[in-house]
Amino acid sequence: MSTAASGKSKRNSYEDLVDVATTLFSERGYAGTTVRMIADALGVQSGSLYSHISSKEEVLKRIVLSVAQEFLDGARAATEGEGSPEERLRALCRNHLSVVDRRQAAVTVYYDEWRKLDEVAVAEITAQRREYEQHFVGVVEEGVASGAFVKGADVRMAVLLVLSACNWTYQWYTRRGPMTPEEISDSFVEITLKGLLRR
Amino acid sequence: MSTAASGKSKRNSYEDLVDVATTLFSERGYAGTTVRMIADALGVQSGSLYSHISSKEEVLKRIVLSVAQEFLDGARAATEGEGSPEERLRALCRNHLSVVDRRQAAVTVYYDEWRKLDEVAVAEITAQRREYEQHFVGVVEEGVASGAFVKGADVRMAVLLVLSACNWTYQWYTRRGPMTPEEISDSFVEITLKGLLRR
DNA sequence: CCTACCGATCGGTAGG
DNA sequence: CCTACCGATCGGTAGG
Repeated sequence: MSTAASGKSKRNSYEDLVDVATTLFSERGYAGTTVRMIADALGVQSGSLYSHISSKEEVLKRIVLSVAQEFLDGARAATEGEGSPEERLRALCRNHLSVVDRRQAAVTVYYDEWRKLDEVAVAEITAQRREYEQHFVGVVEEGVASGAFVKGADVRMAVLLVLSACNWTYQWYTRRGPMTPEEISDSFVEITLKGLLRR
Repeated sequence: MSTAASGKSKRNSYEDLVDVATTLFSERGYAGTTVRMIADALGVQSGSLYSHISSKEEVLKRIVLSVAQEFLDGARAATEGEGSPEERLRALCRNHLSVVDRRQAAVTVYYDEWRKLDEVAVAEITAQRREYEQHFVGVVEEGVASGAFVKGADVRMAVLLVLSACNWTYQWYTRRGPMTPEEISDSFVEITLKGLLRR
């Protein structure tokens, strides 16, 4: 968003800096991106960045934590309302694809680089990922308990199947594709459920 | 495999070097691993590596191409025999999990770093990935054509679901887990098929 | 495989 | 935000 991603730009805010870093990190990796590349893309000298940031790693942390928070906030919203297990599972997957769609570059950085943060941040992200997965597990267990899903279904594996498909979308999803984020997530849920729904 | 991964070791072959680099690349990323780290792990000076290799990138290329080849060889073997579409799909997924199991660190390097190779290598890997996916698509299309799988099934999405789950396993699979590679892949196929099989 | 070293570049700082 | 620069480290080489 915001201003240019190459050549020179005018007003440079912290947000512009994070946007540019997000694009570069997603394309070249965190370790493969230098602070000079970020400065070049903003049209400033590399030393000038340090009036906005204290370190390169701080920028990575900001990107990763914001994505993790966005995934989690959406998952909480998807499961807190009423609705059948089937509807909630659909909402969870729709949220996931929505985040991937809206924040594609940041999501790539999140998946590829979160393990490279310091151990405090890694512990925080790990806890958030666990809660995120638990929203899926809870919904499927509910469906099994209510009798809507087949008894004896391997809940963990069913969740792993649909959640893996969601997690993997950042590798191939593009807005120029033939399907909308909703169509993709609904399709994943439908195929998974036809194996889980009692018949 | 081979010799030590830390401290000093004795005989150092090209294989040892690649093994050590594979472990380090998988843990710290390619750009985050220095040739001195590789040399330290082998117990030699960094300059000494260059009697075995011509560049750091050559080592990455070797790792990535060998994994891509192993995935593809297994997929060809899984689809060339007789067997129903269901059996072949199971064989494809079993092969995938088998490679992840046997070559875990190398597989991690493959997924995380293949895009960082030069464009010739990226083109080669892209073609191999396309063929790999086509083995899955072919098997599912066969199942739909023969009437074993539901008509009107979205073949692309069903393949994407099960293949994404396979692709994602490198992120969480460990030998210390409760399930074998066969159990995991069979479970993925079963859940996917119960949504595809005519009933 | 070692010693010794190279030019380039890294993230980051000082002082305007 | 710039100029000027820092110590450290990078991948790689020469010549044993």
